[in-house]
Amino acid sequence: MTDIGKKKATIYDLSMLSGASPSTVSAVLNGSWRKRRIKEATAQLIQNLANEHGYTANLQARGLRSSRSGLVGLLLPVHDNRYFSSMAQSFEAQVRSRGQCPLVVSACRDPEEERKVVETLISYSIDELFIAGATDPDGVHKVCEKAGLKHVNIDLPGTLAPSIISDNHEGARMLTQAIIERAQEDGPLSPDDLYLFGGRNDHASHERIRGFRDVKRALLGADPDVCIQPTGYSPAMTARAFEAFYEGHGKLPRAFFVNSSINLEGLMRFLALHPHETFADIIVGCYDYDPFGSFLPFPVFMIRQDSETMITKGFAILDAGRGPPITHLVRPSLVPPRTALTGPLDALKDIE
Amino acid sequence: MTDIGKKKATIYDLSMLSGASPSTVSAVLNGSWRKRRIKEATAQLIQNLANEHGYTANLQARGLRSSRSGLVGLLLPVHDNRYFSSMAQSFEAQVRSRGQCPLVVSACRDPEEERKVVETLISYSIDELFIAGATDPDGVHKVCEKAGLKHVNIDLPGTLAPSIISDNHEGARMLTQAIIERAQEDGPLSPDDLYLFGGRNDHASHERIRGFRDVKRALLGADPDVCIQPTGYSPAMTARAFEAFYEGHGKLPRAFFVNSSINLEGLMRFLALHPHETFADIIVGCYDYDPFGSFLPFPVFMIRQDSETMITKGFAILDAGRGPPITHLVRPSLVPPRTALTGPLDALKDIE
DNA sequence: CTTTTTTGCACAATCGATGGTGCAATGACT
DNA sequence: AGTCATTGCACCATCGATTGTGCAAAAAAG
Repeated sequence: MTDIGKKKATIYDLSMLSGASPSTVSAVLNGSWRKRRIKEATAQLIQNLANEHGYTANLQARGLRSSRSGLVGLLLPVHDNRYFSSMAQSFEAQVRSRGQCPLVVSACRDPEEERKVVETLISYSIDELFIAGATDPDGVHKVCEKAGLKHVNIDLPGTLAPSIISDNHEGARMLTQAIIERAQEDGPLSPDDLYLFGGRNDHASHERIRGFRDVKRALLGADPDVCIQPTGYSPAMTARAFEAFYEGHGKLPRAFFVNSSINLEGLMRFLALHPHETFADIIVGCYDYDPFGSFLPFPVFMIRQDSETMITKGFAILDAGRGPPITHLVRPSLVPPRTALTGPLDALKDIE
Repeated sequence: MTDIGKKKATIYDLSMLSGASPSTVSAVLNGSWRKRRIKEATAQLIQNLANEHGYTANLQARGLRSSRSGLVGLLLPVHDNRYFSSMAQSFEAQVRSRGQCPLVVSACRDPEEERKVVETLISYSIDELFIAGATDPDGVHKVCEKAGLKHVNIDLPGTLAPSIISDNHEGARMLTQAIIERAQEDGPLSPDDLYLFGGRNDHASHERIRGFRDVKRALLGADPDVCIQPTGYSPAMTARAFEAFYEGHGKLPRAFFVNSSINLEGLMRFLALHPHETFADIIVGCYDYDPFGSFLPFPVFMIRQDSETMITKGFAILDAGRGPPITHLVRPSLVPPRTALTGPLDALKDIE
């Protein structure tokens, strides 16, 4: 704190001040001084000087030299969504607790952007990368491979690297069963009373649709193709699909499965344009949990994906070294309507 | 793409391959080659080689040498919240469009963590820092100052650096007025029918409380102190405040102002434990917008803070160089109940 | 055919930290 | 006292890029 406003102190400055050589200073400050047989007194002296001058290592220089940066990346499709933002929150916490620095970036579900972003991260010599919800995991894999960067896929699997994903099939089954049972409380449900909206041509959507159809056939005896509306992941497209249905039928389906909370935003857009009565008695299942979504004025069953466990497993796999490109499933949980779960926010201290 | 699996190509590799010197290669690849009077043909040759070998600059080395890293940081309290995650989303987009690399980190509203995180960012030689919702902006300022790092405060103001914040007073006035008017539709409203929950001892909370009280006094004639319940920012504490009120009164206030969407989560926790009837006719104002929160089964007026504009202004201030520590206000907007706004997600291309 | 100017590039120092190697001083031991 | 092991540290090359400087060769001027 002595030299306010000056540039940051370096090991060379401390070397001058202490009379020791730069390498000695370096060793003291990075903890390797015992191995290097530095006298305890020397180490003390240097450490005191370092504190006094507020020394902090230049991590770019360290990274350049040691080709390890201490950075761990998380590539997200988007931030602006409870599932991914809570994943980011858990990720940060875990990375920090390992003494590394988290780096969260989004790539907007654009395969090219995904590759570009990863190239950039690689240029900063990040040590490890979590690829979450990538549109093209294998494309990203190749980029990582070339640079020798350890990585895992989260949420959407690739074929070339280990993946940790939600058990989408099982989750979809639970969710479908829950909404069917609930809808049946209001009277018998016919197959075309139950729709699925959202998702597109990715693994998660396929599995969810498969789970949905399995359960629907088992419980309702059939699943006409028209009941599956994979509208992609945009709220706008999803809203349009609801609108189209409404135009055709004068109401929404009695019950439906929404592929993600982003798609559920599409439902909000639809609702904004229509009076209460239009949806007074719908039953909704949403594959994703959102604390406010759970309290909408109709029953919303949700699936909470366990991103915390996915991150934990991801680290386990990375730590274990280059494993086979196996896909690990993490079981999600069914959240009944009107449920407020605790989340990463609760770990915060809130003084006062 | 020729050398798969090898280490990354460097300017030295390309120097060998092209027969030019490393400095020439460097100049060509960083665009300064015209200034350095490199022949067009040489430049072409080197650029072709670079493409062929998938060269990308080692940004740590570049950063070390030039002491500029191309990194721009955003320090958030938390990710897991629509306001901050959408801020992160806008931030990323703007940073990218300026050819820099966004770096979003959260510090959990912990002053010490805030400083530590910023120290780390500084060690990576980030070029600029946006400090959003910091508990101790001036503490962070000092750390930045010492390192000569350009920075602005967003959302919560400091006294030492330029700040860009929501016009909390005005926002709170709009919101308070809206809920009062709406509540009065159901019959006359007495001062102790209107409460405020959430927030703590920070600038934003003060301003919001001030705005609330101003309007409340003007329209209802009084504002008993008991109607202000600054419960901090945790959902759990907020839930407890609702619970306490409920125990005392057997109902919730007819109308209330909730300080943030995080506090609104506290309301959800309360609701989860009580039957529908308990809140059949409440009117809520929430200082923050959440698309699902807007469709809860009672009227929720919300304030949407314009984080996009805040970021834009932040860059303008940083670009203008070291300005005075002025606080700039950005006007938020009132969002009526049952409104689904578009957001950064809509900028995504959704193929199909 | 000189002299001057311009063109095109190579050289080398530098950013801050790391880690292998070598060497003097000290202590232990015969 | 002489040999050997140990201690404690300095020296120096290195990571990959940037940049000021210098100097040939080519072109222009005289």
